Amino acid sequence: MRRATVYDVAERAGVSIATVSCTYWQPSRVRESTRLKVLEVAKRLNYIPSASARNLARGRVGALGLYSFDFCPVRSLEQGCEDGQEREGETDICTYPLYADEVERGFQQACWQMGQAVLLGGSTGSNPTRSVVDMAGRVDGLALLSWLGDISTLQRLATIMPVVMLAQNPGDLPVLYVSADNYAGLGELIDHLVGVHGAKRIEYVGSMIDPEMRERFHVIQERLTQLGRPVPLMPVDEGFAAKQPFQSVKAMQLARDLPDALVCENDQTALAVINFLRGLGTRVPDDVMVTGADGILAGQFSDPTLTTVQLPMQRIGNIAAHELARQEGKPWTKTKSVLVSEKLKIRQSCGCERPVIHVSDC
Amino acid sequence: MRRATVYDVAERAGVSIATVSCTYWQPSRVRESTRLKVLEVAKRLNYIPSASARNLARGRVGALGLYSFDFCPVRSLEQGCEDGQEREGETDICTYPLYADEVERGFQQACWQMGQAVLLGGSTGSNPTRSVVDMAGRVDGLALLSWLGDISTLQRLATIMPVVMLAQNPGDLPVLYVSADNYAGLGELIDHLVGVHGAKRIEYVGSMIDPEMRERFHVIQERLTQLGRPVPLMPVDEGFAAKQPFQSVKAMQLARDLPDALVCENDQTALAVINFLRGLGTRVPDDVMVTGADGILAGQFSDPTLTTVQLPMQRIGNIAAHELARQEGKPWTKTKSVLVSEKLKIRQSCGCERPVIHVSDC
DNA sequence: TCGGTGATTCTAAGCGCATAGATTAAGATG
DNA sequence: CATCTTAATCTATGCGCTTAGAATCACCGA
Repeated sequence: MRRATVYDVAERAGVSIATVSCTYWQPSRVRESTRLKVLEVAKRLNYIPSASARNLARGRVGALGLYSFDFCPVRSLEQGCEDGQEREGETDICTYPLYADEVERGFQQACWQMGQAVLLGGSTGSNPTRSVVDMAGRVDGLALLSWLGDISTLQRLATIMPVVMLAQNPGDLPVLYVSADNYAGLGELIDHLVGVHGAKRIEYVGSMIDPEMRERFHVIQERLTQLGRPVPLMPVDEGFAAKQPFQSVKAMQLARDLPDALVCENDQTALAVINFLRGLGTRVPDDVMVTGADGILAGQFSDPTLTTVQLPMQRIGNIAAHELARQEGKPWTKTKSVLVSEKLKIRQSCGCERPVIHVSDC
Repeated sequence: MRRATVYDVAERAGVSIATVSCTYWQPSRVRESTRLKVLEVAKRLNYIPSASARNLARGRVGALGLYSFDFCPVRSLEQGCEDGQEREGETDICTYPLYADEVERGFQQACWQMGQAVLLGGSTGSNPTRSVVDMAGRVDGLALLSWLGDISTLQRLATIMPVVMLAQNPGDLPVLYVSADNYAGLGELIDHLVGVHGAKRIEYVGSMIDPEMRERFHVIQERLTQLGRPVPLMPVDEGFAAKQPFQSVKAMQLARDLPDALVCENDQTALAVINFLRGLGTRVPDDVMVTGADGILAGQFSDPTLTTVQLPMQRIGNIAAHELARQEGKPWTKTKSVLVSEKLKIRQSCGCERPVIHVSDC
């Protein structure tokens, strides 16, 4: 049994398809009695308008897309459950929720509020270009969370529809850049470590591949320069994703030459470093301070709790959606940016007191 | 400047639109040289195929939808941030992530894996029927997490496309019901309370409005009957969402007549009860055992940690997506169901020992 | 050179809907 | 009753793409 279309409804209601269409989109143009008649028939025939047809005719889709790196397989593999099967032990708060999930939340919320549909996409591992292009065909605007594909694809997309890059510097692509103001947040963090805890030597742990991470490092260098403290020339180690992580940290630990503080590229790395050091018999913050960046949930519940710079990820997602909707399908013609401010979260891993947490305060 | 279409590409490449289309979908039918030519022109013109047009022509959309109740406004309001603005204090683990987020995760993962687009929707507050119908027009199949609208709408949808209801009993609608096996999980929980902790009197806290919650209560009654223990005839109180929650619990506490255990409809209620009792000077599990159901993340980090029955929500979302995809747009003709097994999580709130948790074990 | 045979390409017909503009109906006015 | 005005409805076209089947091409052996 075929799905009912406007034609079916029109025929049964004794009107033309134009009238049926108007019944939905310009009700004021059709007489009350016919309107009711049409609606009655539509309901009786289980008529559901085809969005594809509508969008095609209108030239607008009414949906926004969020493309984010596919963390799921990583998470799943780590936990030995390829097919989304349940984990054996407890949920690992270190891999979920992450900042990407917060962004998604804000994006989704904004879209719903504006009556836009939300399309979620991500690299299926094989071909990011293919999947992002497919997605682009389905939406009026696209937000990208961690684009690891080539720039030329973005260039193409940004030419024909509004694209926003989240927490990832777009260079000079004609897109909207929504991110956190690394300068203020990390600056505050360094001030805290130096001013309150008297840190003399501060080292950085993190990769220099990601431009965003690179920027973080540079901000730290800059601030330390301003404060007249020793400035690290390079990160001492890569992040938690390295094959053999933290070998330099280990060497320093063995040589009893740890710095006063290890500032990490993000929270996951910070938590991994803390754990790594614990394995070597070094305690945080007693022997060395460790800080992160992002503000993932795990940092509130780790031991020690994690001093970090919190990125307003939900807000970032929210802004992205609103700005995309405002463009109504029209691409930006030059680079624009919106920076939101970060917030310093002072917790235990820098040596400050444990804040009181009421988990049961629902 | 208009967006490029097949016509533009065809013209510039000196072929017909059919050849352009075949280049993408039946590459074997077009000669290598023309294929390359077409692709080159397409790239040069920034050609992105319109999904609307493709879907219309094909009669299939290539997207699956997940409709879930919109928790966001609730969460936001609770935290005083209407527009997704950042919270002042720490993230409240009791409102995020919840089971809905886990479902979403599993659903999304499965869709990406299958190359299906994911459409996320939810009640925008005003009109659930309108929003779910709009969504239905955009997808080949629909999963519903907490449908609070009317049944007749579902009836309509289920007639023309595959619909799955998640953790919500569909009655006799021709849909797929994917949920957890309350019998086994809650049964185990009761066995534990009675067998290990020697509980004599057990009361239930939760609403009877939601059929799923009602079922939970009945399962408990049944098990207690089997064990020959006193069977509660009614819940003593509604859940955490009530206006004046836990008044009966309060009365029992004042009368020094608390039961041995309070089994709650879900984790959020359990955590709220624990907190409520703490305010009255009653300690859990010393004075009374309290248990939950769902297995939200907060239960792992509360004090005491929460004994609960964990629903494999990610798995449920995953299954839903796979089953929907298998239908290829064809609705189910009668009620079907897939039940996955729950897992008892024994933690502190029933009096058992604290399990060791390694938050930093990333 | 000619018929035959795949390989390649094209023609043509929709898919279901929105909407501009034409047409008709229904009142209103003189 | 003729004319004008407004309300209601319809006709006709196109949105960008897929695909069945027709047409054409390239190349074979006889």
